[in-house]
Amino acid sequence: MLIRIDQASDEPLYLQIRTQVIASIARGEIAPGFTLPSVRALARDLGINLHTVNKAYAVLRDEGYITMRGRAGAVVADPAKAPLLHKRGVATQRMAETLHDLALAHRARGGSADEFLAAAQEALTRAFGKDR
Amino acid sequence: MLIRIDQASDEPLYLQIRTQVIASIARGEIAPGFTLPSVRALARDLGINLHTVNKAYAVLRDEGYITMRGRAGAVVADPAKAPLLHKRGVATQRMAETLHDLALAHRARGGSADEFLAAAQEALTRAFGKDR
DNA sequence: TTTTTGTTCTATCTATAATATAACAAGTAG
DNA sequence: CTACTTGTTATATTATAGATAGAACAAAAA
Repeated sequence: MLIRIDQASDEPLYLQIRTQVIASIARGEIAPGFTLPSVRALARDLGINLHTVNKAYAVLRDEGYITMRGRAGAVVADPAKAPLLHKRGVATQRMAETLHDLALAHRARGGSADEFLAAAQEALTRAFGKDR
Repeated sequence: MLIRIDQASDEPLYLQIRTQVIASIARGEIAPGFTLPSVRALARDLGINLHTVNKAYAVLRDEGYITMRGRAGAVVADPAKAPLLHKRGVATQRMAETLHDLALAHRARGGSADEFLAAAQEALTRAFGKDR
């Protein structure tokens, strides 16, 4: 699992880590049951503090993407075993809100509905691959 | 134009104002040429500081949603007259990135491509109305 | 037993957000 | 011209979030 952070970015480091871990799960680079690097190891590799990585892991845990197993470390969670948290959870609800805000902003810019749908489909293709 | 803010929200006040002004433009409640309330008047109505509203207006100006005309105040910009800023601008590019991140997170949660597309279409319908 | 794990605690520093007071140039209404 | 309102800028203060730092803990595994 490759994680790169940008110190100059205005996005907080722990959110950058969170986003990239989610992306790795989505792409299948790390499957359910896979053990993530320890907070200390990842912090050392990235050249940042232990607590910054720990915060990223805590957020991922609260959002249901990973589970903590003490000494065993952090492992990728199985979405099928936490359907309540994911299907009808806060994440799905926030996704709907974000999509709505994006559509409104696009329309305020003079954009059309078709353009927005095309942008969504392109993002979808990039995220899910050429298949479906 | 009705604007409501939530002091308890974790979202900054100036971003809440920004989002709601954009939403009002998108819904057609305020059309190009419409004069927004002055920063002092809106700050008084919302019970917040002058500078907080001023920051929201400055962001909206930088993003091309409104234009400043000195004494005349802040007026809603015409998207047709600033196509470079909107069509191929930073906003459109950030929208694509956000859509991509949303799609990746949805897939990491075990969601399907069809589900994401359906969510995007629902957000689109809510933003553009039953028409299109 | 020893080591490694996530977690918690306290502390410090920086940047952002919000407030407050004041002042400015510019345009407009009277 | 005069007086007022506009956005804008400057400075200052307070509060919160982000990041770092050092230390320590219980739990689990080698």
